[in-house]
Amino acid sequence: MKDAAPLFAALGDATRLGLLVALCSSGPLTVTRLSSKFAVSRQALTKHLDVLSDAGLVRSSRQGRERIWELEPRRLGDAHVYLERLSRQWDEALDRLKTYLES
Amino acid sequence: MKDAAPLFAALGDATRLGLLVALCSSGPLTVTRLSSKFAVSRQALTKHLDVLSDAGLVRSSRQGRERIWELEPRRLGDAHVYLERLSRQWDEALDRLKTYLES
DNA sequence: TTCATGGGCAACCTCCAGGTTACATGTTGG
DNA sequence: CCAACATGTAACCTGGAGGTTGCCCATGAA
Repeated sequence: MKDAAPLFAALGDATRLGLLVALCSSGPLTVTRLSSKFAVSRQALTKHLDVLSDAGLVRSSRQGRERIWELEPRRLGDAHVYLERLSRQWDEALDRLKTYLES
Repeated sequence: MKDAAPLFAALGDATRLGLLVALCSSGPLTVTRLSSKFAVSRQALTKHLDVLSDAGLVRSSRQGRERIWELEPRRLGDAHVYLERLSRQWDEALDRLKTYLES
């Protein structure tokens, strides 16, 4: 469960969420292409993409002199599992609270 | 959607996740009680609880000389909505990718 | 070959998260 | 009233996140 923290941390930045959304809507893109949609520099975006990559949310591959960034499908399932587990735990806590209040 | 970033950021710390889990399993607790389960100081935990509180994930109330911390149920739903929305967006991206690969 | 372009690399800056220690405040029980 | 205990407050430290600029390297096109 502790593995979830870096994943959430990667999601906990507006710019990185924006990158994910951009890759969702526009498909695989180049850093330079992406940087035209954001206010920060290309290098800053590269750092953010590295963070997302370390979290396994994104993947990159070289094609000629370009580097293509895309969403990492397999990791998305893992993230979903974490999210489901956490919310289920919360639901159980709510159930316990409800039971407690009704007793 | 940009509102989701602070929420994920609040979740993006192992200690804070631990606090949430502890409050899930043990119910409402005092900072001092909680601090017996963690390696860090009481003041550090207070800061983490403040972060969780700012994110709306946790709520506190004074009872005499003690302050009781508990999960905030209403905000949990909001978090779930964000998570669902994000994963749905991802699923749609996967569908588009799948469609693209099959075409 | 040459040059324009995409990207990596490195140095640097600033700010704040996360942690500590020390001390002040408030409340409860005897 | 006073001692003990839970908490609030403040000052401080350190590392790293997030950003910038400048420069170098590789590659593709003319």
